[in-house]
Amino acid sequence: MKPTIYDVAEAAGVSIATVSKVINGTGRISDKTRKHVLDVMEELKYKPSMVASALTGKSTFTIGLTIPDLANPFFAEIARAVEDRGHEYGFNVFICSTDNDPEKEVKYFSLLTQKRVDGIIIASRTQKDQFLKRLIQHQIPIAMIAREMPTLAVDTVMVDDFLGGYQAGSHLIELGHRRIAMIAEDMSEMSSRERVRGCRQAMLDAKVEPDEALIVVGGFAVESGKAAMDRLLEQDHKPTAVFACNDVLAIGAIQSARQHGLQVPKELSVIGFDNTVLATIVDPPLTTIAQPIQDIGRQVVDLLVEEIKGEKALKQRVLLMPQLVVRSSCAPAQ
Amino acid sequence: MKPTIYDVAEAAGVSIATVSKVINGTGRISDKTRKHVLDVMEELKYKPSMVASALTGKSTFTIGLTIPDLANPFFAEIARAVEDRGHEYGFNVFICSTDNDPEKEVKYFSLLTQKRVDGIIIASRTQKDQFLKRLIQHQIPIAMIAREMPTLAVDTVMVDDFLGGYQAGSHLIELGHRRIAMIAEDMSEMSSRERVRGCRQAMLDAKVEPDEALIVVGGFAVESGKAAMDRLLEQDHKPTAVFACNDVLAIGAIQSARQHGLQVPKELSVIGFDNTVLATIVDPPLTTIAQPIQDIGRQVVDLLVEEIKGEKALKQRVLLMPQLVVRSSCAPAQ
DNA sequence: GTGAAAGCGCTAACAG
DNA sequence: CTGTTAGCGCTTTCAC
Repeated sequence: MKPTIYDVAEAAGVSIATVSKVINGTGRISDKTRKHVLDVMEELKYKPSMVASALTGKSTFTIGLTIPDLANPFFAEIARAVEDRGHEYGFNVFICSTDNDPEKEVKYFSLLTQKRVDGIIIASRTQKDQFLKRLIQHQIPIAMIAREMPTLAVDTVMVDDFLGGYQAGSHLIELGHRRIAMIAEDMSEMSSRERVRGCRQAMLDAKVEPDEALIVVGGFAVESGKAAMDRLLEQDHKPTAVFACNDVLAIGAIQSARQHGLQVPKELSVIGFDNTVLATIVDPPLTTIAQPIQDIGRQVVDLLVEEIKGEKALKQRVLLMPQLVVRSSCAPAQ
Repeated sequence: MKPTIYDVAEAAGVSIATVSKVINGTGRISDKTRKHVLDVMEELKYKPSMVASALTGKSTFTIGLTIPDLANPFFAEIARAVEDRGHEYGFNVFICSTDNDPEKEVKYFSLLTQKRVDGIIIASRTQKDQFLKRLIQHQIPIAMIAREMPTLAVDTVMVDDFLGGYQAGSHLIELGHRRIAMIAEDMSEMSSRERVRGCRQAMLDAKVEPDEALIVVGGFAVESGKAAMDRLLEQDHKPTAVFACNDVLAIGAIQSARQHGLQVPKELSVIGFDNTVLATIVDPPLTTIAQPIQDIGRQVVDLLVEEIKGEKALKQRVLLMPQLVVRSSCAPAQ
């Protein structure tokens, strides 16, 4: 059987209260007893049970992270960042892939609260405000990695999508492009709309007129990005550059271009968004707008931990800046 | 405050024992009281605390998974598979990225045991037998996703690396290749050696003599795969095909070939190992030996759960078969 | 400085 | 069928 606090108390010839105090550094204990108790703990290889201490009202040092899909590199990288930062604070993280299925999401939330996690980071996309509201009423600390402004007071970290789009557009324009296509993810999503809006604004600011026919919706899969690019390339007046709202779509666009006999970047410049590993893997290496994944992870965890510790009165909204990463998928317009 | 079993008991006008029984479906309760209690639970939105019930000796329904790095697509996919299967059994999983750093590994193991996880799945690589032994003595159920036979009795799932290498070699030979290069990960690792040995055996069986000069060590990064291929391509008598021991190395090889002005697959066939997302992303799409990631995840979880439930007397070793996935990175030898 | 004792929320005999 | 009661391993007053 695993040794308990009683075992070390007995072996050390003190009371369990004393042992508890040396474990937690609370109360006043003489250096002598402290050292002795520590020695005994070591000897018995005693590790306090966190479930028992959690029951006594302390925290579980556990947080939940809900994401759409861990197998998606973007979220895997987010998860890794959250894990690392959490670990620095002594937290373990339960990762929950919801596939954006509301049912799974509810089930996971229910499990997480039953396990008395200290807080939850929400990076999945389904969360209807309605549902979030219930969680908040449940008093459980929450922080979000969001793509749109929640209509609720929740700690949130977001990336400036408009700026990202603007950076992408500017870059293409500086390279001399005028006919710039855009592949959005899903126009019903604010975040995607913002990226497109940013790119378009960059064009307007440079006095180049966006062509509505060059703005299409692509979704989230390589295949759909490819299909979207196919449509773009079958038009009469082809674009010389395309801004894809995520790296996966950008990869689809490159594949499509290649199939149409177009060289990237010589005949078609492609710029993506996210800067996942994939961007470094494709050929040509993808110029893209980087999301500061490490920072996103750090910041949400920081927000959540402050919330957990109750050190914070007000909710915060952190807006992070995206950044252009130039690789080889964009070239000057011919 | 969150409602407790006492609140439910009181509101329902029964004892906590009765409530506990309806929660767990134990004992004999009249349908009438059961329904009534259930209603009250619903009304109070009561969810039993798993930490309390864990303290009472039942399990925590939590398992740990140690991997080298969650940001590595192969392990992210493994983690997702484990998560899904675990969830089917009602388990949540703590994911621990160790970076193959023994210190981190020890720290994570210590945390996991303090949190009283019901079991641990080890897919990280550092675990010295010495260390594993201690865990086993700790009585905590363990299952491994291994690359080599552990010298201990542990539930393990492995993939037949030799067969995988053989399949890769055979495929290349069937395409008419004779000068086949190999990029190993690390010759000190059994698994890598086995893949190379398998490929070589395929050659021997086909009466083609392997050229030792064409077998190099590449590591795990795209860059190192590229460097390895560079070396191969600077030889006098160049290979017409290369078997890379993982997809990342294969991608490096493709990049190198391209830089040397060689067309893949026309002038150089490349075959990888793992079949991660990356294989579908590269250009050309990578022909590779697929590891049955879903199955690996399912099987380890199954082994671990049996172990946890104590339904199993003997440890098991499950050997899964790899499978050739043909895409476009290999062509007939010219 | 140190210890006795009362819980935390739940389960599991054991009575009735 | 239902309730009483004794813990699970730890934290936390409150005495001494």
